[in-house]
Amino acid sequence: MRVSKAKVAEHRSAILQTASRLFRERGFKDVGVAEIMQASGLTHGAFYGHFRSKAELAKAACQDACAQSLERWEKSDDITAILDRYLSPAHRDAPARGCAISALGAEVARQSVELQQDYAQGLERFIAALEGHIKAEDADARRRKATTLFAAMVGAVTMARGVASGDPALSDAILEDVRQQLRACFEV
Amino acid sequence: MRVSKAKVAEHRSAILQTASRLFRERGFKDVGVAEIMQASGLTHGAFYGHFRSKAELAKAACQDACAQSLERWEKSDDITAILDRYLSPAHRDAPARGCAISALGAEVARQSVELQQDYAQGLERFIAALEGHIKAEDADARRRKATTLFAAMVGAVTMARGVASGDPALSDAILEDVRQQLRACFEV
DNA sequence: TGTACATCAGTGAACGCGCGTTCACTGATGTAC
DNA sequence: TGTACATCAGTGAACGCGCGTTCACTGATGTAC
Repeated sequence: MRVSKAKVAEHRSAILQTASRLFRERGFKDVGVAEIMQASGLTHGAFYGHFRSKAELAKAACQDACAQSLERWEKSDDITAILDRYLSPAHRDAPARGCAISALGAEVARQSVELQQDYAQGLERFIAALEGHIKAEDADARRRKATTLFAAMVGAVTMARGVASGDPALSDAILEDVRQQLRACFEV
Repeated sequence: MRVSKAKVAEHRSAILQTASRLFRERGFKDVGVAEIMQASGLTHGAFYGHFRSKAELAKAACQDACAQSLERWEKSDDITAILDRYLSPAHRDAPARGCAISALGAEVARQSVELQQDYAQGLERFIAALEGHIKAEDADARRRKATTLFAAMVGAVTMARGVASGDPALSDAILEDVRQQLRACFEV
């Protein structure tokens, strides 16, 4: 049955947020349209009233996930806090609410060019956010340091998640080692 | 029809190598049993004569992929060469023959504990291989540096692959920035 | 403000398709004599 | 060394299942009078 315009907007937003969460948690391929709709409190037939295809939702959800994880970075003016939070067991264990770059990384490479462009824009903003906190001579050096810092953070979380169930001690050690080393290397 | 024992071993090896290649290229979920068998020159019904399930193949292929990418590292005694090769556009564009850690990273987190344990073992050997090349005071510091170095390499390749089609210039810049910075940071 | 009706968001069954897995069958291999 | 037959790797059709997507239908919303 028809619902009010306010409800329609609410529903679209619910689908987007559910997708943004589930895709980060389990990847695009592992989460179906039916599951997203059920978790959003709707039947799966209603999906195509909001999005043209699952691929279009993936693109929108990727943007949303990037924006959401960026928000906390851009609000914080303490790079040490960012680093500690990013390289924490809590972040490792909660990809659904965590950084979109590390959660979606590998799978994005096999998605549409349009989605990759959104992902690239998000990535640039993450690096830019770090750049602001880095004290270095010229702009090139700042950029290089920020990119490397972020690469190490993304790599560490990816690896820590990959071995979280198989070798929890190694998983913790990776996060802690990289956290300490990055603090030392980048004097933050 | 029945085939010779030599052929059976050949077939099993072909399936394993094909899977090791395809899984790194497109992930576990995106590659089907039928496709692997066809690429191995067999019909898909024969698969279950060699492996009990797709999950068992995934585990074996993960081991194989780790071993294969490790081989080149352990042979090389020049860490600069390892770094340059890892952070090259060629490695980014050929995940099928590249490092298993970065290629399978995100998806491994959702696989069986057994597979994660194999992955963790591979990961340890990658870090150990780097450790040998790092000059530092105590063993803890060497370990910390090696882990961080590898995390940055894995993160850089993951991000570079994620934006390869969406923003090729950014993709190249990530690899080059991280390559230069790691050389500087870790004095290699 | 109240009524009559066109609009359209949501429902739920159905579609074709590809997946992992199973199985009756085939025929070359390898063994027993 | 040669023959007869049991073994078993590979074939290809079939299984149930879940996927993304479509669609006829329902009934509340929002509009025209």
